[in-house]
Amino acid sequence: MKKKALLKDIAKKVGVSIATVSYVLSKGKESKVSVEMSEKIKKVAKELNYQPNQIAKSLKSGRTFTIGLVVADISNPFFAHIARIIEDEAAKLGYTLVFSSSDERAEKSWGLIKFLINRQVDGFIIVPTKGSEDQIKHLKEQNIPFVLIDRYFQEIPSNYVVIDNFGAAYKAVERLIVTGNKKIGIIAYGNSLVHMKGRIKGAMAAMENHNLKVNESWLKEINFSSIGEDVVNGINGLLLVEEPVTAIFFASNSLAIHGMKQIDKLGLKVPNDVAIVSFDQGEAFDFYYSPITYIQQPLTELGKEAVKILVDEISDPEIGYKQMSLEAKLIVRESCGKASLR
Amino acid sequence: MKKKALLKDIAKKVGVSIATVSYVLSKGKESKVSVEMSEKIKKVAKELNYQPNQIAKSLKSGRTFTIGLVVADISNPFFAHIARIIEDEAAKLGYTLVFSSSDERAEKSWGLIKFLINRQVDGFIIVPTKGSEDQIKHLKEQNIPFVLIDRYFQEIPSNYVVIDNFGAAYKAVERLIVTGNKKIGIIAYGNSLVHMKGRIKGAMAAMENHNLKVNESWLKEINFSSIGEDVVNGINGLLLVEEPVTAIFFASNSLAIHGMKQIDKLGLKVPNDVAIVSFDQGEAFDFYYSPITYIQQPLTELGKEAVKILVDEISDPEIGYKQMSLEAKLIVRESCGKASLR
DNA sequence: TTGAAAGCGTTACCAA
DNA sequence: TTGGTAACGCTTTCAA
Repeated sequence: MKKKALLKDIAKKVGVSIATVSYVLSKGKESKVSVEMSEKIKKVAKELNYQPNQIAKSLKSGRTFTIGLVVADISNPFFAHIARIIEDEAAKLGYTLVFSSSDERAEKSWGLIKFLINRQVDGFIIVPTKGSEDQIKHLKEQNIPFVLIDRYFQEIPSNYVVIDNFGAAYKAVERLIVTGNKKIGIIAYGNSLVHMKGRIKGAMAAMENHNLKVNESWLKEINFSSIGEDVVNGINGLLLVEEPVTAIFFASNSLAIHGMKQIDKLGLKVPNDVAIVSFDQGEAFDFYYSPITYIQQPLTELGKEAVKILVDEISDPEIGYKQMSLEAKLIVRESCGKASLR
Repeated sequence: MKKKALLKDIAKKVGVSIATVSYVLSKGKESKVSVEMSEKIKKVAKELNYQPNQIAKSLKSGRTFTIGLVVADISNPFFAHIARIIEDEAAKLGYTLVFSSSDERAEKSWGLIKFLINRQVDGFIIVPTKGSEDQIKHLKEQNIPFVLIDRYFQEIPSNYVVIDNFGAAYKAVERLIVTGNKKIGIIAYGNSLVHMKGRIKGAMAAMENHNLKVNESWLKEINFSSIGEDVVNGINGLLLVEEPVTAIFFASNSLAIHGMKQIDKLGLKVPNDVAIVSFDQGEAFDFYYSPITYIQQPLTELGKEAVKILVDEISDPEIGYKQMSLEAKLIVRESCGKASLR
């Protein structure tokens, strides 16, 4: 095994001091080292296949060029997609990503964040879970740069990049109304996070503004940890009752997937028995016999902006918070039924 | 902003040396520091919210407790799923994951690996791309522990965890034969990686052993970078010809997704016009009007074993290579047609 | 039982 | 233009 080459080794071989080698290799043209010396050093560095030890650099500089990414679950296509965009964007700026999945659990998220702080990440991009307010406050107190994505806490000023969930849900449900539905169920996660609240409020606002009855029992709130059961019960509660709904708005991809399976199981047909609109993309949406109408989030923009804001703050801690709310698009397909012209 | 607490700060506050504090905090019970002293130090450490600087520890110890994960594309559900399993497993053992996507490009993979080596990762878990043999050899020369997953290089002894691709593909195609298909097309990536070769060979072996004609032109090799076009052409070349095939074996999830879209576009029906079997799971497979029969890879086992082998080698560099080939399961559903009893 | 000091691989200040 | 050396925060050997 060839031992790893150090500055010391190069210095010895060339016959100069470590400092000189460091100058040449880290400053490039800027250094005041003579050209011949520079060339010689670079040549030897290449010969020995010198690779600087980033850990040592980091200890010295206090910067690791590492970003901690905390998402709910990297295996969820929505987050995997975002992760990929963030990865590419971060790489362009010389940053590496360390990632972890919080499973929407505050304790787990807290453990991960502490862990990554010890690892001296330069900043975080976080999909905050319910109940993680203290963690976010802690980051602020410690002056560790971070950007929240997908959700944020209204009462905690911070950087964030989210989408206009209210507006998107409004559009989605309005579509269901235009196609003639008067009784519309909502299946959403039952947590108190703004993004979900926004979607629920947007959906309800659409109904109210179109003078539809808003029945409390048509809102089914699902627990992330028991999604399977809960959605089945929710769907049954909406469709297998005295006065069933004629359409359902799913507030997320995974909710829709579970919901569609149950609708299939009940032998109901989309969109005639029940119309559907969902949030987020999904491979399955394209292949469903009645392609699903959905809200398409601008993930690329979201990821890019998040990285940009984070890196800007890392470079200039005094820069001040930035908030962005991006518009989402409604992709209309068959599952919501046809608009009736009356 | 509270400044970060260091060992020095604790030492000063308690009135002892840095060394003593280090003993107490890192050795726990093992240290020979008196109980009262220990208590006092721990108390102050908590007060000051001391968090050890892992970078400094790493520089000293030469270990970062970080694993570099290089996959083809983290946004691909197959890899995202594996990443999640590896993340959990690594976390249990105290390791963090740094990940990057190679896009199946050797140059990119090389850049990532060098980058991560500089970052002093303790080891790698890699999905090697075509043409990355030199990179793997380099890791061996540098004695950097690594485990290849999904694929490996036959001519380079190393750790790896893969599945029995030959056997899995054999089973898959045999199924198509049992359901009465005599002309079977193969859509696979056209690279020289063992996993793809294994799948193609397995598929062909099944045909040969059942005395079916194996037509060269029924094997369509797809370029990863032009998958969209290539699959369309491939499907057309199999189905819109003089003597069309009656069934298609897709060697990966993404190939199947593209293929299904084209089959739909041609107005053909699965499984009557064309039967389908694919590799890998996919949400879309469940929702296709004719649920797709597929090969289910044991991802959990694969991820867990990979981490285990890697961490074992990190702990004991002399341990020797380990190779694992796991069995995959064929999940039979409608897309392959019904077995005809003749 | 406690502490001084060397050292991990770099960088950068200050001198030469 | 070049080099000695302190410093980054921690661990660990050796001595007290």
